Amino acid sequence: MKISSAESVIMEALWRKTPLTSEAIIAEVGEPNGWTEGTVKQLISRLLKKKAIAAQPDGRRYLYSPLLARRDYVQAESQGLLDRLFDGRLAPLVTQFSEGGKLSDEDVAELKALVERISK
Amino acid sequence: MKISSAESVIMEALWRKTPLTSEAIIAEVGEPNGWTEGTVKQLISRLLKKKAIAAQPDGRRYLYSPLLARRDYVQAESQGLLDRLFDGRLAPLVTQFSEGGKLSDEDVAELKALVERISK
DNA sequence: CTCGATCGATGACGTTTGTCAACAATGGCG
DNA sequence: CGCCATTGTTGACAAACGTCATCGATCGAG
Repeated sequence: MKISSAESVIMEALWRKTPLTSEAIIAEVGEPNGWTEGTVKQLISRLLKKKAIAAQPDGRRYLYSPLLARRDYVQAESQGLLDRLFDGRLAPLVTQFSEGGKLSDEDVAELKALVERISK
Repeated sequence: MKISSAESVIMEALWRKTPLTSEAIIAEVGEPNGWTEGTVKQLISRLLKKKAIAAQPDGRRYLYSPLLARRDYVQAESQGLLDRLFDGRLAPLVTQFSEGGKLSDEDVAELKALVERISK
């Protein structure tokens, strides 16, 4: 099942720290996003329905944990973008940022080191 | 205005070849996506409303052209993904693909050459 | 035991998206 | 000149999304 943009904010909170109660999630993402308690609860419910997170009983409340690994999510999202926009190739994406002047010197240095290491 | 996933297929067709009549667009994207003529027409209308494309009269029909440059679209989408998932940094994205075993030798070679050139 | 606070479940509602079909205008063919 | 085909405009409708409030169960305090 597909995870929506608002839902992914909840996922990110759970990936940062797991498990969390709904109260903690609300505290974590409510304020920054201007969401009421009801909104966050609804997002949690939808994530449960989508089997993206699990709820384990803890007294009278639940502790929520991700069922979907962040790595897998990120991998799928990235691959999707690459396929849709760059014909599945990574180099053109890097070129895009480079030409857009979006690469800091540090970015370039990091990339350089990274590529060196990979190609060893 | 945001361009939806289905709409972007129309955009891609127009970026490939511009301008196109609706008939040509339908021929281009209808079949591969299993869309009827009505569906494609609706997508064209919405893109017009979103000012993502323009229509110039040509006899009794229109010729459609993108108003949004592919480069800008791709840049925005890529930046968005990077910000959302990689804290705005490019190197971690490359790492992600590398660790996922998603990089072919050719990819690595390309990247290497690219980084060399950029860092000169 | 009773009452109030808390928590999850659910209903609600407007907007966007995906998908089509129906209709109206219009131009060309016979 | 009248009819048909083509093209754009609109209406439709279900599903997903963003957002929020209400309701019912339940647990703990008094």
